[in-house]
Amino acid sequence: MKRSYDHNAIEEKWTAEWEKHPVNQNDGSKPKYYCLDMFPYPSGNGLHVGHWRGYVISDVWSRYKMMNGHYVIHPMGWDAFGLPAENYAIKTGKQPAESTAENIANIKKQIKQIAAVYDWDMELNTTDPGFFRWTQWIFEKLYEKGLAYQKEMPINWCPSCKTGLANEEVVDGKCERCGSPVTKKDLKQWMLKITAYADRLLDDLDKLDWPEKVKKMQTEWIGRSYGAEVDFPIEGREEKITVYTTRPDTLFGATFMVLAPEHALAASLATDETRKAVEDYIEYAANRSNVDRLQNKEKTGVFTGSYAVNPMNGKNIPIWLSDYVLADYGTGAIMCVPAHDDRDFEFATKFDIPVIQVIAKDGKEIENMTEAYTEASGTMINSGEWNGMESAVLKKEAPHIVEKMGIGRAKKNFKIRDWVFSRQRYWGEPIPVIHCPECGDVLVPEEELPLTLPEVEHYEPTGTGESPLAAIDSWVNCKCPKCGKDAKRETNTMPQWAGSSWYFLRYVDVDNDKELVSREKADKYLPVDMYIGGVEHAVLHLLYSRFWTKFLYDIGVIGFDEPFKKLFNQGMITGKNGIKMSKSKGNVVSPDDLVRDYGCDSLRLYELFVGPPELDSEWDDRGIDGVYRFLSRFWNMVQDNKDRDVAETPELIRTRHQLIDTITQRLEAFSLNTVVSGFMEFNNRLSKMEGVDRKTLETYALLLAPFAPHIASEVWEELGNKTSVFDESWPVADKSAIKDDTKEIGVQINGKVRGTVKIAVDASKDEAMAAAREALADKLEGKTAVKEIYVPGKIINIVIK
RNA sequence: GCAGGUAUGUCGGAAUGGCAGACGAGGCAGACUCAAAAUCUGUUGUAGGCAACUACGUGUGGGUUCAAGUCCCACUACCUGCACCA
Repeated sequence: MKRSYDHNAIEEKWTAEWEKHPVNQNDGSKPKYYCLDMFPYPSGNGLHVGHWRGYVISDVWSRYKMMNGHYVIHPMGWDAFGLPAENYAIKTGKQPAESTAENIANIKKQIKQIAAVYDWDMELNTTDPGFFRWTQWIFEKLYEKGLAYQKEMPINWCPSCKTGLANEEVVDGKCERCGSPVTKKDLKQWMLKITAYADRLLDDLDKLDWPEKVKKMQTEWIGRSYGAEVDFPIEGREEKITVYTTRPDTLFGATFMVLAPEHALAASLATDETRKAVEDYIEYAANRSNVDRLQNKEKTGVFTGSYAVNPMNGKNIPIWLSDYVLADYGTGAIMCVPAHDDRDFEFATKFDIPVIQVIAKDGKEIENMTEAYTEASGTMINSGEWNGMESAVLKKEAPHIVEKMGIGRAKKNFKIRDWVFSRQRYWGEPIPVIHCPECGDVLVPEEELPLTLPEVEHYEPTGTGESPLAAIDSWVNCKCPKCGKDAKRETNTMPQWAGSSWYFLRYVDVDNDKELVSREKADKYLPVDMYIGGVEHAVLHLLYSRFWTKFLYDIGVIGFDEPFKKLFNQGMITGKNGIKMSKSKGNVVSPDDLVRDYGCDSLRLYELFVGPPELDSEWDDRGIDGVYRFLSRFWNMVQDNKDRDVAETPELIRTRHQLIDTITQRLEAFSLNTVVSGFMEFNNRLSKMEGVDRKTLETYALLLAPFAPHIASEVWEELGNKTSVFDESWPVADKSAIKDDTKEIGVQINGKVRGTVKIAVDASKDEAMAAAREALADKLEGKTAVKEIYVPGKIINIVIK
């Protein structure tokens, strides 16, 4: 009996079936494959079609791995702490715990529409005390190892979010979340010593199968450089000023020195004549905003009135202050070589400071220098005993030379700073520390974890730099676990990145109340083989997770030190003209109506068909008609052939193996958009044939299963199979059966196609040329061929004069 | 400024150096229908021609090659990231 394609009925049927009999079972014998999505934060806005894309990609890949004999770990959870969740609660006038739970329920319902093979027994939620107990535990371990510490310092402060931010959360001087200009605020902060892992975080990138773009971004963020620290005596004083330089080869060219206005010695270097100007400048710099500093790079500065001594040649050089020198990089002071550094050159020109060239350019000294010569190539000049050396060689040796001379030492520096880890907000993991007037900082005893948030009426941010928790006396006041005397709790909470820095470890042992993950399960099921998500986490989440994974490896919790072997960044789905989908732009496309009207299978296919998965794609609703029509035609083809018992022909066998080969190759190459067009192509080809045999239809259904699981399952069943498609193995193409016997190939004259011939693919050159000459007889009339090229199965080219 | 990415019909996009535009959307024409929708068939890069056909055509300008969207050199535009890190 023929049936028409009723996507709703089919999808309801299989949803119920999979609810009862999940297809992804761990029978203990199969090798594991861990395919992970970046877990969402449960926003109140729900999912749009852009969110679907990554989940569809990871599900296709998971199902493909299942059919290749793997037990696939494919979990889903909720990153529910943090600013967005709290802001949403404030906006709707609810408790964060309440609104978060509602949002999770809502998003879970929407995610289920995707029909991905998530293992819901592994579901986790970062705000669940059973989960964040271990987030707090990791913090305590970090503290015990000296990797969590407190520091009073000016930190990045978002006046709109009313909280401190990590460096990674500041983009162009603005808050990564809300876009407000970030200011500085002096606060005592918890810091995590990510800098202690800088070398490993950088070096281990080589081990990872990640997009080069992301590796590069992390490399630049960590920003390692090699150079030297050199000590410059101060004329007439005991102290020395240490500078960091990557170009110690240019030491003889240092004609002045610049200190950051925040440098400890800055004010004290002023003389009576310069004191007023120096103090004014220090104040000016302190009040200058980040944004202004980033946008307006015109050099400003003031001469302190003091001089340093260049330790190489004993010459006095003036000491200046300028905010182009950063206080928290290197030593906060630099030696300036205007001849060989653009910024120093600009400064020297503006303030009329001498320029001494120490590297010959093209073998000579430049007359009337108009820009710095920044290459480390050329012979040293004006450099005393270093004259005649090659600067490239000297650049490497100079750190050791200054070390021997006792005026400096080799030094490596990083751009990455320690991670500002406290937030002055309510909705986060409380930092499990108690401040005791007697004992100092004491960790909340491990057996008392989790330390949960108090239930409160008001949790809005205070804006004063104090967490709202500070106002809750009943929570703040406690007894010191060490001495039992009155003490106070730490009131800052952890940033939203805390839970996501390790959640992927927890999925495989989600109910463990003894350990964050058992070592046995970690060894068996971790790490993540494939991680799929947006590129927006290139330095934030992905750097923090690598840091925590390395730490947990170091303390023996897990046996690997990189969390994600392979990373795939899917492109963003945008609205018309590449505009990001957002509620305020009014261009959000919800999947709900599309699922109802076209079905889950159609939407899944269209998410892939819309463009190459790694590139951004503009959403166009009309396109989904195309994939729906395709599925209907496939369905009809099955209906037309299923009861006919069509015999296999050589052509059908060949087509079937070509189909397997095409789909598998494109899938392996992650070219998912062309997988879908491949299915369409073969559907068109098969429908033009006299009939399609059962084996070919079955093969088609198996190949389609990871992409459109419902219709594939239904067809598989209709063809008389009792098993699940996902218990079948992925078809293997017989390469020898793929080849066509004859093929139509193009015939060119002088590289331009002038006709075609149909010849055997293994035809000899003579046969091929004979056929070509015959086909193009009229055009070759009276011409002499000077060269004949024949590439079997591809092309014939006849070159004539 | 530095680094990376992208550029192909009306649109989304295909093309291991080998017939550019697969596949789809949209358009046009036709079939079915009282009619419309749906469906099916044909057609659809540009210019010229009744036609067979011819010329041109993958951001721009050069080059390598029998043959270039693809390789090399030099540019342009847009996007992303970083940006006074000494």
